[in-house]
Amino acid sequence: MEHTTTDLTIAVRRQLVLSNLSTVASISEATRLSFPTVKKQLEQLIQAGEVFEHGFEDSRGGRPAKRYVYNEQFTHGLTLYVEKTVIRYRLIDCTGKTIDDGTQLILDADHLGALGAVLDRQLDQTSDVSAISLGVAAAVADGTIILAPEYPTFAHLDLKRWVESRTDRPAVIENDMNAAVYGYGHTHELSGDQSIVYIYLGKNGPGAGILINGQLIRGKTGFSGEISFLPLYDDSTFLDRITSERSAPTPAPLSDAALDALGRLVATFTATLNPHAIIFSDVDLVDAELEGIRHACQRHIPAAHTPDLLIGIWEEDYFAGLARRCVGLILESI
Amino acid sequence: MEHTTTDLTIAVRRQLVLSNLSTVASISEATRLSFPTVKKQLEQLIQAGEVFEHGFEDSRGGRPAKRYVYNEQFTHGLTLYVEKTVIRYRLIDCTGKTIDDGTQLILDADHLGALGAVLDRQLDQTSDVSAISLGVAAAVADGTIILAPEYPTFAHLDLKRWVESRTDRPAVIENDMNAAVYGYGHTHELSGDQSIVYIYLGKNGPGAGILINGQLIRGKTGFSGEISFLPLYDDSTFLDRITSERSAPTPAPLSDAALDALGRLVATFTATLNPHAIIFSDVDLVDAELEGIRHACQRHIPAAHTPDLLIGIWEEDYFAGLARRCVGLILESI
DNA sequence: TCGACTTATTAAACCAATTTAAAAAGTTAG
DNA sequence: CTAACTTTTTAAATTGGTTTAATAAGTCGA
Repeated sequence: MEHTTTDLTIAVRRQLVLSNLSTVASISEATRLSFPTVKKQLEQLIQAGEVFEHGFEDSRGGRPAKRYVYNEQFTHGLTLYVEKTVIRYRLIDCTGKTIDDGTQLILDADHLGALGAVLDRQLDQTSDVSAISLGVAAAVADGTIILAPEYPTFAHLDLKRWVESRTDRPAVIENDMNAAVYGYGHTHELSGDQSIVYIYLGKNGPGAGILINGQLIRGKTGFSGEISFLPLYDDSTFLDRITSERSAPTPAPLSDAALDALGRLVATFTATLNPHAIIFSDVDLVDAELEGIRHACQRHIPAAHTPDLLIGIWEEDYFAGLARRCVGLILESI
Repeated sequence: MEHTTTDLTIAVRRQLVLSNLSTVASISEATRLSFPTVKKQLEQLIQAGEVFEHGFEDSRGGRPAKRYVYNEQFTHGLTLYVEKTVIRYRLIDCTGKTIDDGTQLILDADHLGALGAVLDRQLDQTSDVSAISLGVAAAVADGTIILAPEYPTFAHLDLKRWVESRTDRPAVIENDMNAAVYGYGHTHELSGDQSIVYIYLGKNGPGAGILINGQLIRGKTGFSGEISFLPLYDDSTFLDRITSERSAPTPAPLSDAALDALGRLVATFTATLNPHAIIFSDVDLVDAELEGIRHACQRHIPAAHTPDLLIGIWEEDYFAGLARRCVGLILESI
């Protein structure tokens, strides 16, 4: 029996990996495929070594269901993100779990050289990497760097193709804010049509990632989430009010000016998108400061409409987003 | 042969009505169904009187394709919207074309009474109305009126159920801004993942409708698009700057203050959603004024990212959105 | 006007997933 | 400990769509 990768196989595989369902019945329900069909796909996957039988589910009054688990070691992925002076990377199994991590310093602002070095080294150490996801603090469109004040060597480069030809593996390039909000949204299992905004104040100007119905909002020119340009005051922008604040070493308690600016920022999103939650990063704020922001927001907007204000773990969310994208690539390319 | 309404029938019907495709080949391509399958469904629809054969397409070098058209008279729909002192309605055929229209004055702010009167009268005149769509300038969640400063008699009413039990037909209730942006988006054939914002300044406070990937953004509490609350200045909101303007009879040329406020509004959407286009209504602005707004926006945002600024015909867009929703209901209920 | 070419339609064979029914493997009440 | 009941799994039959191939109906150039 030939292993022909079909839509059905992919659908079943996605349920095993992404939703970690483990019984035929649950996968059958989730995919709206019939029991025999799912079973047949699983048999093929077991033949190929992609899936293992793994004991039984607890019985609920009748014959207990067999439990199937995806072989995490079947293949691997590499996720990385590039900052101003360092590249951080994590090797993941094909379900997204971290297996190994590390960093690589960037010398003389040669981001491209450093990236190439990490890729070569990691792929040499681990042979069965079948996809790569890369995060950058830059505007990206279709794998090409549109605007990169941080990395001169990346300017106007088709980074996706560069990585793919250097590594001979499929790659995805993602903006940092988009990766973070995508990661947060998917690790926190947003139900259906929720929308969230992830705000990172950062060292080099703030940005926001927007997730609606599980989909990233990229905008007409990749400019979405460039909140530093928001005209929130007569003569100054959001960036103006925040930077005068953030010159002091973080974490310093927020000044009234910064609190007011953040309140207006939340109000702005509420009066436009009315999102379910707005996530701030642990790098910028601590939990106790959220109450002040909420209060500042309510000077402009009735309390009933205020979104939930939450703290996200920046690095984890960033990597979670990259991992999810990477696993998606892996599942497509098997 | 029994006429069993299946997913296939629905898919084919949608292409005929919503995308007005007319040949088997084009429908087959759009639905990704095979030629024989589409053909079979069409035969059943012809049997049922829902579809007619209608001559041939112009040949493109070979045998010309038969043209199939949906029977517009197969059933009808009723669309209406309620304003402060008047209800406007349009009777439509099942492809959305207007067949008849009219208005009903509202006496003593008895919006509910007037609505009931129109419904009774119209359904009495036209027997084969199989769905109703209703637009209101109020916050709606799931057919229930959440907040209705305009219509005291609607407050907290499950208007969808009220209409359905009064008329014995399926109904959909939609917010005015949402209907307008939905109508604009679908009459102007937005390609794929475009996003647009429709802005209406109105007599009773401005509002915006947001359409992303063809989907309406409703928000956590139905508060999305309540742009009057935007904090665009040190001590005043968008509403403040606009109303001082709009006390004069419209259309008066825009003052510098209003221009500045509108420029900031566009900048705000650009720095968050970065939409492809922002639509203003013909009730509020004329085409020549858009240039001033664009200019005002570029005081805050680089020109490359500015969305297209366009004028929409408010009443037509509003009705187009209602018609589209109504046709959707009709197609579901056949 | 004929013949080569294009494109659309029809008919028949085929196949893949669903449905149905029977068997297997548990649990629980008496 | 057995009988009655649940729930999962397997096997067989059916269905409903696709694929393939043959046919029909046009265009265009010589």
